[in-house]
Parts: sequence; structure tokens; C-alpha cells
Amino acid sequence: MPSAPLGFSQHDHAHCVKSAIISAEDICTKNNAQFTPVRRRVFEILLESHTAMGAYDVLSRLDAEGLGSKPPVAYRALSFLVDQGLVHRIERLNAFVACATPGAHHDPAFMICRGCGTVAEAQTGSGPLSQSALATGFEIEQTVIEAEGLCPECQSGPTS
Amino acid sequence: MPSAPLGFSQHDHAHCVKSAIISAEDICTKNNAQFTPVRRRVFEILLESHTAMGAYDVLSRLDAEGLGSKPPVAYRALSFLVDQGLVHRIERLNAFVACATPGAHHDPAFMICRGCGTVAEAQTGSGPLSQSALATGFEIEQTVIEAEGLCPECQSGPTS
DNA sequence: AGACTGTATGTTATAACATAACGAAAGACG
DNA sequence: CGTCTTTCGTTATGTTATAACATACAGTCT
Repeated sequence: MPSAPLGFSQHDHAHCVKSAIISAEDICTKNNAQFTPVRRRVFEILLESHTAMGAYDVLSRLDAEGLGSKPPVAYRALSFLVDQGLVHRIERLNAFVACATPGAHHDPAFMICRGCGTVAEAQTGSGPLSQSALATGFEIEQTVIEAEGLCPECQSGPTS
Repeated sequence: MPSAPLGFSQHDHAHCVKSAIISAEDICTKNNAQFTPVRRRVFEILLESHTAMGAYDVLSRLDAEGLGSKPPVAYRALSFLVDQGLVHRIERLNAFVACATPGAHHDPAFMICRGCGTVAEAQTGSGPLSQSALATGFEIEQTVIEAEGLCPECQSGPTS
């Protein structure tokens, strides 16, 4: 029951969920942040779906489970998770995805399949903008790097 | 009467607006696309403001000029301009900015100053994701590359 | 001219995403 | 126990975006 590279390949889902939760607990403890039930459940929902989900999609799951029904409940939990580096926001989709490598500081990059909606996390080599930034004196604080296209599966299949 | 900040440097604003309009006309002609009054005006508004504007900001200008008052009017014109490569959408801001180098095919990158809101367009060297894409077989169609931070001006000034 | 076609607009309504603001509950700590 | 801080519940509203349908207008064919 092995294999784990996240992204567009197979992996042991149950295992990755479990270990992500453990990482999350560690990280929150280290940061003196509380991993409350709502926050935990939101993180689990994202991990389980393993795709990017809109805040309202997350919210409707929470609602079904009696954990909250109003937008701020979902947005607050998502903000918390983003702040802790456990979840990333995908600007292109106005959606959120569980981090593939929690704990590591990173400026993540994403590949978004427009066929199946899968979002794979990658690392940016060195900032592609660092050169321009240097040249102009711009001081980069955060980057958004997202590519949209077709994953290997979808290149042959469903969406042309 | 020159000078207004483009990117993060000075330039002759009146001139850059005029020449951008001419480029736009050429491009539309070449593409058998109509550069209608609304589309032209939206493009001018973006050029004149020389910053990223939300669709509803553009719309209120159109409305004031009697060119349209309903959201689809603005969104349609903006989509058209984006399709023609004359305008770029800034995902991070849910906003639109006139292209700095119309005519050139490009996967542009942006530096967004959180102090003054200026958006500077840069070129990405080679796709920062191309390596990851190759490795996984992902086929990139479009990229979003945006950095947020502080421009030289704002590093010493207003926003800490 | 009259009918037909395609592109662009106008308009209504609503979907989808996001946050401000306020008060109550719960735990931490002197 | 009182107070402080953090989290949560809720109301209300703000912001961004599009679906769907109707109209206008220019060109073309007969």
C-alpha cells in the first residue's frame, strides 16, 4: 500500500491525510495556535477531497455536520489554516487546497488541470520575478504562481 | 506636461496612451475584431488610470459617460480586451490592467505594490513551472505569476 | 427592398465570493 | 472572582461575476 508522490500520480490517501493531521497538530502547538474542532475538520475536508474547494463548498460540508452554517465560520477557519501554512489559496480559482508539504516555509507554485480540477503543488526554483524585482528595487513579500492546463490523464481523455 | 509613474519609473503618459491605442487598432484589425466605442473607452480608461482597476470601477466610469451601467457591459469589454492581449487580469486583485507591451505574445508577470497599488508588468524568464510540468507531464496553457510587495517609493514612505 | 445572419449591446436577475460588526461562550491567569 | 484573550455564532451587507434573454445594427444574398 505504498506510493505517495502527490500531484498527478497515485498515493496512499489515508496515510497522507493522517500524517498531515499530525503535522498540523505539531505546527499549531509550536505556534501556540489552537487546532480547534472546526479548524481541524476544515483541514480534514480539504485533505480528503484532495482538490481545491471553494469556501462555500467547505461551508456546506460543515453545515451538513452541524459545525457551522454561516460564511464567516468557513472563512475564519480557512484564514487560520492559510496563516499556519497548512492550506494554500488558489487565486485563479478563488479556492483553497491543503498544503502538500506542511511545515516547510514555501512560496508554492501550482498546476491546475482544467479538465479534472486537480491541483498539484510544485516548488518554484528561484523566484522567476527576482530578477525583475532586483532591477527595479521592488521588494517581494509574497508570490502567486499558478499554471493552468491539462494533466496527463486529461490530455488523452475527457476534455479535448 | 509629462511624467506619471509607469511600472516604477517615469514616462510620458500622454504618449504611451496614444501609441497604445494605435497598437490596439492594428491588433484588432489584424484579428478581424471590432474596436467598438465601449471597448475603446474601457481600454482608454485603463490606460489613463495606469493602475489595476476593478470591473466595477471601470463600470462606474462608463456609467458616468453614458456608455453603459450594467455589469455585463464592463465584463464583456474587459473580456474582449483580455482576449486580444490588450489587457491583463490580475488574479490577486480581481482587477484589470492595460498591457504594457501590446502585440507581443507573452506570459506576463506582475509586481503589485501593496503600498500604492501600482502594478508593474515584467517578463518571466522561462516558465518557473516548466520543469515541474515536464516532470509530471502537465501541459501548461496559461500561467499566472504575480508578486506582491513594496515598490521602491513605498519602502521608505507611507506603508511601513 | 426584404429576408437572413452574425456580432455587439442592453437588461434583468442571480450566482458566487468575501467581510464588517457585534455579542456570547470558554479558557487562562492574576 | 474579575478580567483578558481567543474563538465562535449570527446578522447584515459588500463585492465580484455570469446566465439568460431581448434588441439593435451592419452586411449580404436574392
